[in-house]
Amino acid sequence: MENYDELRTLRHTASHIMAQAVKRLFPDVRLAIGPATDNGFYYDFDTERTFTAEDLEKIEAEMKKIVKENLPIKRFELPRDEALALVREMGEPYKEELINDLPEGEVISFYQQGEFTDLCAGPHLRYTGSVKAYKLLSVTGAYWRGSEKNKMLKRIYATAFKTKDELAAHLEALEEAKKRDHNKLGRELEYFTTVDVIGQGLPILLPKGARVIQLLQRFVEDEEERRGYLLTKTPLMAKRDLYRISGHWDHYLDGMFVLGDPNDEEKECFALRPMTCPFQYQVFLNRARSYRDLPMRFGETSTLFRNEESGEMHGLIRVRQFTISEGHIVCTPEQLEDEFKGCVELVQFMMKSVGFENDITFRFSKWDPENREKYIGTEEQWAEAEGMMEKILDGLGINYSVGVGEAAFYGPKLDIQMKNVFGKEDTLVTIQIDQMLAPKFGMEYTDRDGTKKSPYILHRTSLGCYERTLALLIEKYAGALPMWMAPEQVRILPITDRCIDRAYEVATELRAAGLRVEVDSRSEKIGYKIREAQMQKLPYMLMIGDKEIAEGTLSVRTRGGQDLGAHTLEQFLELVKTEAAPPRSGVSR
RNA sequence: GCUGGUGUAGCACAGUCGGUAGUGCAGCUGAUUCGUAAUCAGCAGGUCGUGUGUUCGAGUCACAUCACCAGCUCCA
Repeated sequence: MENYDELRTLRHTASHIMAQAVKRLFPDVRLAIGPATDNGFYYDFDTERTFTAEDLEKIEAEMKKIVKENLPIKRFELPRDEALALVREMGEPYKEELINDLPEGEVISFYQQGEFTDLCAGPHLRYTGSVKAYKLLSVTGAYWRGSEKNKMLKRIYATAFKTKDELAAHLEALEEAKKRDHNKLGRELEYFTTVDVIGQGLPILLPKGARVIQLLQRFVEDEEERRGYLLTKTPLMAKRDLYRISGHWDHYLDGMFVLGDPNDEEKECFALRPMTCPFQYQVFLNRARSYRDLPMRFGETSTLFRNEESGEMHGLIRVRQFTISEGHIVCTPEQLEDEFKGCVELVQFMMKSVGFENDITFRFSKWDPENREKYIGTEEQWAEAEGMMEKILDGLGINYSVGVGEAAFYGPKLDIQMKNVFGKEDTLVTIQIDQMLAPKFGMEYTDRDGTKKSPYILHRTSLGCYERTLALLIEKYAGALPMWMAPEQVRILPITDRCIDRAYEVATELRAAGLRVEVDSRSEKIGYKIREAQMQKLPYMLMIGDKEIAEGTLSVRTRGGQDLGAHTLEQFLELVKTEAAPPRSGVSR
């Protein structure tokens, strides 16, 4: 941890050096903030100027000078009024705002290096000469204080390390990460593509991508079936009336694709569904329910539509139409804890099955009491739902962070987060407790004592949205997906054209055994065919030449380049039997 | 939506000062029948993202628009 703090101090100091360089070169910029981040640092500037690549070079050169000057970095504190006077004199309105927002009694400190002074809590290194390895990376926009209502500032991202070697290694790792980027690799390997005429956030799943998603879907649906889930298939759109009941019309209208004029009450108006909840509730509402029916676990491979803002879309990670392993569990208050645990257990099994178990983190997403218009329900209801979730999470011994203001509008969430190859985090899976929507829809059950009661609802996914999961799988495995979900598991490579007939025979037999097999029948050299198969990250290559035909064998090679030698067809099937089959938890209920 | 960047053949790229579009790989055809990362020869492939404008003339300049990328904001 000490190392971590040292690195942050170094980077924070580097950010001051960068700000000083910017001030020297462009005196009219005003300073906002410049913190260290997990991988580097940035500084936000207010200026009309657009920083160009050449500007970045100039700034870096100026930073070099400041480092060479080896200026001592001095800390001093000022009382509030003097601090305000100082930043006003410096002409730094953002700093003024920061000081005004500091709580009463807080120490107001500044750091000075040469002619440059910055409001800052510190800590910092003692001399600018200590910052030896840094690199400016990019210029982007960022709202002042992270609010889109505020002015957009210019942010320069950079990074710094203790040594030049570490910096070089980091930059190298960034380049490597780019090679795994699903948005590049997924297109190269033909998992998906996009097309201008279809539109933003609407990727085309090519045959390989479609196959992987189908395999994942089957895997999830089969596992859920064994765990007592009831399959539903509900419409992709509904009249606005449905969303009025659920609250989506009031809280989520901007996120929906509306068919018709939402303001014309005389004419019918539909919307594509952004969530499955209100549809699946209708299954529960199909007839009167008793406590004997509960819990009811509904599952659906559900396609959803969300009208994301134009800048939000990203490859397969953020799209406007996606398909999710959606489900709702309707249960009694007494069953809630067990059902919640069952959801967590299912998710943990799913994560382990696809190999994500060490890559995920848990986030307990709570509401923000300061932002009431975003949520429905009363303070008491939120306290109750969040209290229950907290108790369950602590009971399970789950390590989680807390996200204030990250809840759904109807209830708190347990979000399972995963970072992409560039370290950007997204929610993969979510489990939510909801006590608000059942009464809105008139959902109730008759209890033992004959009274009508309002059930609890768990909203949950197993594997999350398939597009996003596919993206993270491609990145995690650099395109070399595990055998059981590989769109093409085996490629047969005939060594000469004489062997093509046999190759097709073998392919037919392997397909009959359930494997996904293709034959490379081109008249190319074997090395060439192997190279192609390896670039496509296929799990297995089977070579068939005159020798193999004579012996009745296949020469097996793995995608790692390992030569496993001659196998009979039966031996090969035995070899891959386990890894070719989707995992099963063995849980049933 | 906002800030910035990018858009030339399926992919990676070149295209000078505005003068009418090229290379490599992939593809196709033919030859080769090959044993573990690239056989040889030939052919074809482009409204230069789209539109409008400036110009005798636009891949190149201007404006608009669409898509993609990075980041912000927002979310699975």
